Amino acid sequence: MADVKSGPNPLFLREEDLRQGIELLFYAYRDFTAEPDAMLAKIGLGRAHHRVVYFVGRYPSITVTELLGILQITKQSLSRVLGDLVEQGYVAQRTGTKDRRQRLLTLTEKGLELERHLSDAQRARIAQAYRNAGAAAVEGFRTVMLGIIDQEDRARFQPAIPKR
Amino acid sequence: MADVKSGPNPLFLREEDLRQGIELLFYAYRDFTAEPDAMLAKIGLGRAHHRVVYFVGRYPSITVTELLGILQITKQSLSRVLGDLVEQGYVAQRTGTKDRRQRLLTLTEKGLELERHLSDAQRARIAQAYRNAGAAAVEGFRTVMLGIIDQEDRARFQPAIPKR
DNA sequence: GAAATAAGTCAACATGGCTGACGTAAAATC
DNA sequence: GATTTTACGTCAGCCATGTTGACTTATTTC
Repeated sequence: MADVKSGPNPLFLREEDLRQGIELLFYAYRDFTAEPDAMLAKIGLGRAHHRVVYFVGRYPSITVTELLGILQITKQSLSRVLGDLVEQGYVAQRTGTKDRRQRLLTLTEKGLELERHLSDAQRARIAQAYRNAGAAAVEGFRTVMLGIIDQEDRARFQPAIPKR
Repeated sequence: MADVKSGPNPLFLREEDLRQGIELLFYAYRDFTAEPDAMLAKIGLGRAHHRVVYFVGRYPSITVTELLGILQITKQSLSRVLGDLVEQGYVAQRTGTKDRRQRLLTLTEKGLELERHLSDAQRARIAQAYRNAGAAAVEGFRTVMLGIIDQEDRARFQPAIPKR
């Protein structure tokens, strides 16, 4: 039987608290993606395109391998959406100078505009939530979210190492 | 151009903070779903099955309409996965007594076991993150996540109204 | 008695994952 | 300098999960 109403355990975490955590993630992600999904549908693109546009915008000149590492999908899956984006002029590719096997990806003006448009809804949602919650809550949010993310990717959120 | 390095605005939120929020959600959800997805793949089920099993476990005797309201998918989509789960003996249906049009859904023993198994990985991840972050951070996490969720579903997280 | 609701069904389609096999160019290694 | 590894791409086919639209049945509500 699911031990739904067990008492507090020595670490202060009740079954119910954990369930709530699971559900917060489910509902937040569901609502967080709904708006961009609706916009994308109008121009014949999907969530996968959004992710690529987002991360190419985030890391200009990112390589295909790096992008695959972030998205955790196969290159065949990426190739489909990336192909669409290049074909439709959202993403530009150029050969790497240091390593000429690499294809460095950047957003075109059109791509930048799409990225801004799509992520605006998400930014607004986050901004609203942050503002209403206050700085201390935001700090707690960051800490917990980082704890949920696999160790390997936590470094992405660390402030750049100051040169000394 | 994306205003990535603009200074703090009067509400303390910088473009960079918002980007970070977006990314925290992306990575957390990606890693949060990876483990159960791998388990599900071994028994020929998918994430959609997990969601149904989860919410039927969460709300025993839930109706199909209520479940659709939570998942925000069409009944045709639900019917496929629900059909699999009933057929394979994870979920039991019985006719509502008050309203005999309804099919009330509950987990069988087998379903309870599956739910526990799948969600254990998620619970462990949350528990770990909560423990490392501390009670205050968890409170902040909850507050921000609630702010991200659409108004309509926030009530699900309110403590049951005490009878007076 | 008529209308609305809960649930199910059939058919067709799109998206975005996957595996497997294979190819090419460039870089790195022996 | 030859071999191996890496980065990237491609073709083909499959699966899971979402969609729309049309229609049915049983039951409840008005």
